Amino acid sequence: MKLQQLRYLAAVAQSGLNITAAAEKLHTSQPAVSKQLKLLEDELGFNIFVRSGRTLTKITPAGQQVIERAVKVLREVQNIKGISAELKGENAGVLSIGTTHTQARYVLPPVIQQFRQQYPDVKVQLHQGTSEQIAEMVALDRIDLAIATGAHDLFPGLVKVPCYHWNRHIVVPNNHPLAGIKKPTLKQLAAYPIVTYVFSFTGSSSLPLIFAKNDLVPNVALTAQDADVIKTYVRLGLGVGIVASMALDPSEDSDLTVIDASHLFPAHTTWMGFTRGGLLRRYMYDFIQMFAPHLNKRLLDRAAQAENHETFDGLFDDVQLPSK
Amino acid sequence: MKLQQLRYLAAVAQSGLNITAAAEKLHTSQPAVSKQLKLLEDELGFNIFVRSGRTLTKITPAGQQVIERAVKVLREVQNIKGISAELKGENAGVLSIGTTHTQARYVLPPVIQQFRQQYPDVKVQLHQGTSEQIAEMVALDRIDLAIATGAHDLFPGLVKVPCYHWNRHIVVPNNHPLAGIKKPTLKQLAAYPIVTYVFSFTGSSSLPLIFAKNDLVPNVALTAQDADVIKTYVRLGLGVGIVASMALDPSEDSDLTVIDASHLFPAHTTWMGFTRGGLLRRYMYDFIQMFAPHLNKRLLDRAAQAENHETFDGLFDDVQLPSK
DNA sequence: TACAGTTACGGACCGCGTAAGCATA
DNA sequence: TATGCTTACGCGGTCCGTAACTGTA
Repeated sequence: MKLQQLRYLAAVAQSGLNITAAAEKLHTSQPAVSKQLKLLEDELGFNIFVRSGRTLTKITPAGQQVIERAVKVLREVQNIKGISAELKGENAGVLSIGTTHTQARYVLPPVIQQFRQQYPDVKVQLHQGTSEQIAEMVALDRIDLAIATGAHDLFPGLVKVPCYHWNRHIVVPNNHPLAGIKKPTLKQLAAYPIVTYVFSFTGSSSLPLIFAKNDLVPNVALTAQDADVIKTYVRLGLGVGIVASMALDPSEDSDLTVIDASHLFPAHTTWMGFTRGGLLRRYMYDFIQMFAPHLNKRLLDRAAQAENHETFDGLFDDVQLPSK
Repeated sequence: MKLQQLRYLAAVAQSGLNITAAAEKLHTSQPAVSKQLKLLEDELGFNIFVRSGRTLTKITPAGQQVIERAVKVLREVQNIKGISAELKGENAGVLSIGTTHTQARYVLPPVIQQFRQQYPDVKVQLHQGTSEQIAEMVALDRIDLAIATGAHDLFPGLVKVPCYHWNRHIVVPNNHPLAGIKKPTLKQLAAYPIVTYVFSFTGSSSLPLIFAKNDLVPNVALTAQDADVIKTYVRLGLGVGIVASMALDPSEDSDLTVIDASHLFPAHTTWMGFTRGGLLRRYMYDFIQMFAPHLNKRLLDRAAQAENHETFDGLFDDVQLPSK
C-alpha cells in the first residue's frame, strides 16, 4: 500500500467517483489513477467501488471504511508537513472554514477582514452549506474549521468549543401592530403569519415545540434558508420575521422594527469545531481568537486534550461567553 | 513523503534510536533506513533526531510530533489492511494486550485459555508493565488493548470502558491476631506492619490518605509490585498484607486467612482501553466480552462513538458491573 | 460517436543491497 | 578495534505517460 494510492482513492471519492476528473485534479494521467486504484483493490482483496460495466457507480460498505481511514491518513500526513511549515514560522497556508449562511454573511466578514490584514498570505476558503453539508466536508477533510449552531450529533470526532450566545429577534415592518409592543407574548406572535428559518433547530429549541408547550400553533407562512430572504418577505408584509440577532443591522434594517425575543425563546450557542488531534497552525489559533476572544491557545489546547465531558465542561465553566 | 519512510521512522523510534536494530526488524539493510530517514528529514526541513557525531542521541520536540503522527498514520494503514482480513472472515491475527501484573497473573489466564480455544489462529501477546509503561506502549502502538485500574489521565485518546469492580482484602497468617476478626477497623490495622503494593493508587483511594483521614499513620513495612511477593512476605510473618481481591486463590492460599476490607477502602474499577477510531476485529470484540460479559459489540461501538462524558456515562448507567 | 475506464509498452526514476568510508567509545 | 552511521554505485522494480483498445449511452 502506498500513500499515492490513498491519495488517488480520496481524490476519486471526492470527484464523485469520476476517475478522469480525479486524475486532472491530481495533475496526472487517467490510466495512472485507474491502475493504482486497481492495485489497491487487489492488495486489499475486495472492491472499493461498485462498477457497472466500466464506470464506478457507488462505494461498497467496506470501501466506505477504507476511504474514511484513507482520509485520516492523508490528513495526518498533511499535519506532518504542517509541522514543518509551522517550525519555519511560515505564515502562509490555507484556512478552510465550513459554516452556515448567518455566520458567513453577518458574523465572519469583520473577522476575516481583520485576519487577512494580519495574515495576507493565508488563503481563506469559505464553504457555505447546511449542517449536513458541513458534516460531509468534515468527513472528506475539506475544511479545517466548522462553525455552526446546534446539530452537535452530526459532528462526532470534532472538538467543539462554544463561541458565543445569541437570541432570536422578531422583525416587523414599522407600521405593523406588533411594532409598538416591547415584550410580545407567544400568543400575540401566534396571531400573525410567521417567516423564519427552515426547520430552524431540532430538539428542545425547535420553534413549533415552544409554541406547542403553550398550547399554541404557529402559523408559519414561509420558511427560508437565510435571514436576507426572510427580511425581504417581512418587508413585503408577508408576516412576522423571526431571525438570529446577528442577522440584524441597525442601519440596513432601519425600515424594520426589531424586537428582542429572548424572553420567548431560549438562547443558542454557536460553536466551532476542529478535528481531534489535528494540527492547528498559529494562524488558526489566531483566527479562532479573533472570532471568539475568550478562546486562547491554552484553552483550545486543553479542550483538544480533554476527551470526556467531565474535564471538558470544566474548561468553560469560568468563561463568560459573549452574547450577540 | 512515503509510507515506507514513516515505517522506518517508527521502527527507529521503537528501537531506541538504533538504526541498525530497526533495519533488522524491518528485514532490510541499514543504509536503506538511514537514507530514507535522511530523505524524510530533508523533505520536512528539520531534524527529527539529535545527532552527536553519527549516533542518534535523542528526539527533537518537532521530531516527537512527527513520530506521534507517523504512528497514527501507520496504525490507520494497518486498520485498512485489517478491514480486508475482517471481510474475508479471517480469524487469524494478533491480539496485543498491555496490562499489569494482577490482571496478567490472576484475571487473564482463564480468559485467554477460553479465547485461544475459540481462536486458535490468533496470537496473544501479553505485555506486562506499570501504568506508565503501558501508556508508552499505547503511544507507540504496540498494543491493541490496555487493561488497568485507575490512572485514567495517563491514557488520553483511549476509549475506556469499565470492566469490573474489586476490593482490597487483608491477608494474614492463620495464627495472626487479626485472623479471628471479621471486620477489623483501620485502627486495628494500623497496629501492625503492613505489606502492600508500591504507591498502590494515587488520588482519593491512596492507602496512606485513607489512614490519614482517620488520623492514623500506617506502618508500611514493605511495598512490592505484585501480590505474589506480598503474600510471600506475609507468610514469613513480616506483616499484614493488603492485596486486590482477584489475587487470592482459596486453594493456593489456604495457609492464609483472608479478610474482606471493603468496609475500609473504597472499591476500584478495572477498565479496558482501546484506541479511538481503531479497528476492532471480531476476535477483539469477543475477547473483550469474555473478559467482561456486559461489554457486547453494540455497547463497545457506542462507547467508541461517544466523545463526551454526557453520552458516554449514560451507556454504563444501566449496567451492573460484576465484582471480583 | 462520444465518453470513461482498461490494457500495453517504453522510459525515467527510485529504493534497495553491497561495499567502502568515517567518526566515536 | 568495534560499533554504528553515511556515502557511492549498480541493479531491479515501480510508476508514469502515450497510445491503442473496449465496453457503454
